[in-house]
Amino acid sequence: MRKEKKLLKKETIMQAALELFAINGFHRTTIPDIATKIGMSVGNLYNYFSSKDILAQEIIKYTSEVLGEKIKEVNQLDIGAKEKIHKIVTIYFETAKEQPEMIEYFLRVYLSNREVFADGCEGMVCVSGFITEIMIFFDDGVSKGELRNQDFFSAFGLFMGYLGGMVFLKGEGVLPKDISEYIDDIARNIYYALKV
Amino acid sequence: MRKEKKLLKKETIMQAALELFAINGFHRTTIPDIATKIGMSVGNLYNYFSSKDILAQEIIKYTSEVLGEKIKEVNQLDIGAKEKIHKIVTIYFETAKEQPEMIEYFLRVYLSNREVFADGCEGMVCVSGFITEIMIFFDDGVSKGELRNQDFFSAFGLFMGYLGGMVFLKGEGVLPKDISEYIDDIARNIYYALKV
Amino acid sequence: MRKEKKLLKKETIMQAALELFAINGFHRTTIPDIATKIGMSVGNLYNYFSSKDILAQEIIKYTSEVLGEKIKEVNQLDIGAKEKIHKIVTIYFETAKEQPEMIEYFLRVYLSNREVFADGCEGMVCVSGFITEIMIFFDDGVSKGELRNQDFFSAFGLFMGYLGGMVFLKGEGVLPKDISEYIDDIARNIYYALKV
Amino acid sequence: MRKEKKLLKKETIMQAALELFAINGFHRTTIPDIATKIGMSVGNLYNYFSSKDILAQEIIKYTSEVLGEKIKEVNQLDIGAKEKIHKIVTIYFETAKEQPEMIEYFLRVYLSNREVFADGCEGMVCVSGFITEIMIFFDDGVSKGELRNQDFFSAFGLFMGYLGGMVFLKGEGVLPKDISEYIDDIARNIYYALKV
DNA sequence: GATGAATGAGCTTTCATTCAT
DNA sequence: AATGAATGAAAGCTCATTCAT
Repeated sequence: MRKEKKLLKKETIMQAALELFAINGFHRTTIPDIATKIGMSVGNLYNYFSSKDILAQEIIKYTSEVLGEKIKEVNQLDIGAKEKIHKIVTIYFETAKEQPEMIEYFLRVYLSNREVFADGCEGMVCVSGFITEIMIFFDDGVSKGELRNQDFFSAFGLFMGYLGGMVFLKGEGVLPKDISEYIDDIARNIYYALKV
Repeated sequence: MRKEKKLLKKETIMQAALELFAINGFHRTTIPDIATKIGMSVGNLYNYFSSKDILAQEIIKYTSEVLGEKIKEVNQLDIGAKEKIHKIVTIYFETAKEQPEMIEYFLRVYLSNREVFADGCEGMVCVSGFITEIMIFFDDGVSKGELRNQDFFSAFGLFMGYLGGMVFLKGEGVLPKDISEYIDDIARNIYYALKV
Repeated sequence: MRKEKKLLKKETIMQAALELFAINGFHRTTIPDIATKIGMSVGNLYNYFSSKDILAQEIIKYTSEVLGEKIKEVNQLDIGAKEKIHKIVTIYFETAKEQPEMIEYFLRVYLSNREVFADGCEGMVCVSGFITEIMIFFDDGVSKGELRNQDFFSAFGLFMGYLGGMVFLKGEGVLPKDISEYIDDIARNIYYALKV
Repeated sequence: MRKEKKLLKKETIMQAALELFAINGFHRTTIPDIATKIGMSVGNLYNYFSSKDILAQEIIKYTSEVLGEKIKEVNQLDIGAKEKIHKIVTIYFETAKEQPEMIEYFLRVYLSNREVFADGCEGMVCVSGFITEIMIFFDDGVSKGELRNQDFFSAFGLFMGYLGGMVFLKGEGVLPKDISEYIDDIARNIYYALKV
């Protein structure tokens, strides 16, 4: 009971911080900003997260798991690689539309402030939730003869970079069309890039 | 004469700032850090760049032009789209190896600190040097019937995101092989994604 | 019965606080630190001591009495001043060895944080347990014609300062020999300083 | 010229900090307190001392040298150990009267906040200016056959502890007479303690 | 052009104390 | 008696920028 309550509060804090970090950047967001947003005192926030860096790290883990969970559902479907790619792209862009903070957080905070993640998120342990599912998707496609067998990171970089890049362009306001209208093209491009 | 001297000094400052920003991040690099690195006084640095933000903006413009220049040379060659892609990927990764600050700057500074570039680099004007050349490459390929005709940003996001993503993975130290060994695979993937 | 239990708990708290204050200093020791050390809640601790300052004051009183008690035993012996001095010095250094927190507390907490003891320990009321016994020893020696008759504080400063100083030097790690090897010299010095 | 000015300012800061630390204690004195006292900005103070701890350390070095210098003059006189002791005690108490911060600083800051001096003042390097002169006085007296040959620290602890203890008692307001009236007694006591 | 001392708002973090449960 | 989440003032320190020289 107690534990649940504490966990709930941690999530409240993470959600608030996630949004502020995503919108204003990590360094421009202050702890008081976060505390104020959820009507909590600064001191109390430190009862839940021992530092700003730790907070950022726990957010990326959490976010990565949420995103991974969604992709997991796709992996479990009995459909071809082509359809899977389409679904993953759709999920990604839908998330970027409905919870833009989440995707923005990857770009603006995790990707950019490596010092913050240096101690505690070495390698890519804090985003393993997301990576693992992409890896499963890829290995699956390869073993079924649908995708060309190549170094995983060549494929992963394509996914992560391409989708991230599109969201970045959206954020910059340079995309002439709504991001959802790019889904078909992008899914197609990725499929053709990876298929045997 | 005077002007040239002034320009030279500006470049010295930009190069020093570029390296520091790329390695330590924008917010962790101080103006005194930059001044010290080149044996110049803080006050004098302000005679060349009126603010830290302006400095960051001029660097991205400069960098984007240097990179664009290199791609321009590829565009002027009389070779097919497939070869061009291979050359562009090679250029990108070579730059990432020889002048990693340059590529890192895109990822760690430009991509991440939008507030800094909000006033002065709206849209993507500060990276037009680079974008323009990618655009020329793409339009050329399309008009020659080598590349499929699609929204430019679908193609641009692929290029920029994919290559940027790979350099990021390199920076994280998770790539099992040297980045240059990925060139063939990646060039192939991009070509298959874009070709008709 | 109730009272005894309460007293016992107060002593537990005081002992824990004494050690922490002595080792880490008054300002570097937090109330949560003390509470944690004895598995008690912060709030409950305040049921026993109404403030951190009050706690520090009660500790010095307690410690002073324990030390005074030991000296009292010496005072009750039927031996000369010279022997008594030797015994007191021995007691002091033995305590410094076996319960270093106790002596350290005098030096690091009581002597140093006067603001803490300003309200409640004016003059030297909180250390009267110790002072009184030194005073008895001194008056006794004078009245028996063994010690020179001089202002008590000249003698007390010698005792307290000299012994405290030696423990400080021990704490600094600058003493070439074990502190117990200094007993003879120091007892001798004090005796010669005070005798008629 | 520049250097002199900078040195002068450093001394101004140290003097102000010395007084505040001595009166209010190290932890109760804030950097803004010090800055305000001399009409300087907080930020600028950090141009002279990189941290509060460093400031405290430089003060103790400085103070120790000033005090050592005074004792040096006594050491150079052609007088007996008895007179020298009297002069040293006099100097100490005069300093305690005219510049009480200086002596108080030893007691309240240096002696008490070991953490502050842990890195940079190991052993007693930061007070060597003072110790060295006491050592010279002692060795001199021994070699001239005036003082008993014993471990230096037995003698040094007597000096430092006794004098420090008296100043502490003065500070506590428990001394019935003015501190200067204790000089003869104390000098006598020390002499008898140390003589052959 | 060049210097670097000076400014001061702003940051992250700490901690004695309270109080609803 | 006991808990520990909550408070919020305050601390040490940083750094972009200015300006007298």
